[in-house]
Amino acid sequence: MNDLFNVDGNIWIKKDDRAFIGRGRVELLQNIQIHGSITKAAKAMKMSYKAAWDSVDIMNKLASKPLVTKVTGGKGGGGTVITSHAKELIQAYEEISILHKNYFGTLQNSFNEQINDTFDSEPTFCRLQGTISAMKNVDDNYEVSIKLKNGQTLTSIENKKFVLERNLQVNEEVNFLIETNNIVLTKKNQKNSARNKLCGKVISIHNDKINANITIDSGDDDIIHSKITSSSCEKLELKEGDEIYASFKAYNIIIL
Amino acid sequence: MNDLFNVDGNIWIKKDDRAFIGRGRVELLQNIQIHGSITKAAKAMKMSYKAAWDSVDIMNKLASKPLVTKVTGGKGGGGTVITSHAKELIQAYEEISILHKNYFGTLQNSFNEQINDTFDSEPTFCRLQGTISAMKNVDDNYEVSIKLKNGQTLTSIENKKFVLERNLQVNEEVNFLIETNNIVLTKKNQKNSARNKLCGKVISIHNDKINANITIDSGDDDIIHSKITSSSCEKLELKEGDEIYASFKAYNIIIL
DNA sequence: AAGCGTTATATATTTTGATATATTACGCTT
DNA sequence: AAGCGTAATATATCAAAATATATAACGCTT
Repeated sequence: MNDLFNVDGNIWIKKDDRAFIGRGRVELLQNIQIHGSITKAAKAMKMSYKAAWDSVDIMNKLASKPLVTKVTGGKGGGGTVITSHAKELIQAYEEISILHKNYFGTLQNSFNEQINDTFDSEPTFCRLQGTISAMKNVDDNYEVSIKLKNGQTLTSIENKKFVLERNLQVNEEVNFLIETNNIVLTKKNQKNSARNKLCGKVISIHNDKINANITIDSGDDDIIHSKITSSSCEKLELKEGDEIYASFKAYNIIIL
Repeated sequence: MNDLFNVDGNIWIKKDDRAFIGRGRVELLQNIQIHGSITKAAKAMKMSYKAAWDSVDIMNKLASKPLVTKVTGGKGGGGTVITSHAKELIQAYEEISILHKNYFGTLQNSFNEQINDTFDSEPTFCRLQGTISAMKNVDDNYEVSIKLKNGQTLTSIENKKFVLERNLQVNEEVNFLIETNNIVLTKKNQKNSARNKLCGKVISIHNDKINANITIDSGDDDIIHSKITSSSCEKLELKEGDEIYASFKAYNIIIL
């Protein structure tokens, strides 16, 4: 029996380590844009005037460029208008908000797969293990070499901050993930810009008429999964037993 | 002048549309595992006993398998032990939590790039525009064809739920994103499992000794960026003006 | 000069959430 | 049978957050 879990979450932007904008404040700014005043915006979203005023005040004090221009008194008693900078912030927030929500699908699949081993979807991530054989610091990045049991070595580019916080060390055994839809397959050993290429044998093909999940054995229990479209599967004329090359970028290795 | 914004966020798991586990409850379960009782776990994390008991009660009532086994009275007055199912849930939560946090880096770069056009990093996403030329529903997915201004057509696999909520329509103009590190480059038109392949000319190479950002013009203002390692850049012997093929999977197109 | 709808600010009240306190039940130990 | 530390439950208290209320200042309109 399968439990279905859903992933939900929030996202917000900080500046100088303090909360700057989140969903609520973006909505407030949007309402100010529509209604032309803090009072009306607060009413429209059933927020108290004080809360709205305080929010605007915090944002304005935190931002290096003003987000609103306020007029007290005058025609109609005054009003508040958001600046073009505020519009840019709203747009950027909305975009990362979509990306964030979109990513929940990936996380949700991964979670459900782990809890229900009978879950009927194909794996979202390849789960691999290896030993760090070298680490080279260049500016803000580390080039980390990971040696698999099967002898092949992979390269991952990691953020310096992550390497230090995680305290990665040479000879450490690490678990890492690669998203199955970041793995590109080729039948021949072709030159491409992906930093890593593993050679293996196709051991299973699950083709459901639109997506195909290819499972590859690259030796010593190092199993690679790749999610490709059915049309790509046919284009490559993949068959079980085929020799295959799995390419993926150094940026797509996620060390746990 | 550059403002530096940070992205922060939360994530939690829902079941039957109700909050099931989040960071706090995971920590509570971990403390119960360590200390052997709700009382001690609550004290250890400075939580009131009632709050801890209520949390455990909610989780247990929501889960289909018990998360804890509780003993009242007996040796030492009883105690509480977490089940193996709870341990699985904790592990799965920790993993998606790492993935989630990891993704913030991408979102943060994208946000900062958009707000500060003088931001010194290379683009995280390619921003493209096209017109939906066809949509084909297969089971839970839609195969969406997007025609670019330059005449080339791309294919995106989208979730059915997304297509309906977003109300995507044929002939609609859409903006979409592709992560620059999901774009693989080849010098020749080689067969691979990536559903999409755009042909273009290399118009710039920014190589900073570990990462290289390749900008490609595929015609009519359709600009593609690809982030590759410097070593891959050298392996491919890329030069400005080269004809180049940019491959990416149908799963890596994010429609806004 | 009076009226208006707004920003701006302070204070009072309400609501909410969390914590603290108290009590009972439990079953083993001594 | 008394003692123990726990779970289980209810009630009381406290703290924080949000809202409501009140008041002044502002500058245009009439």
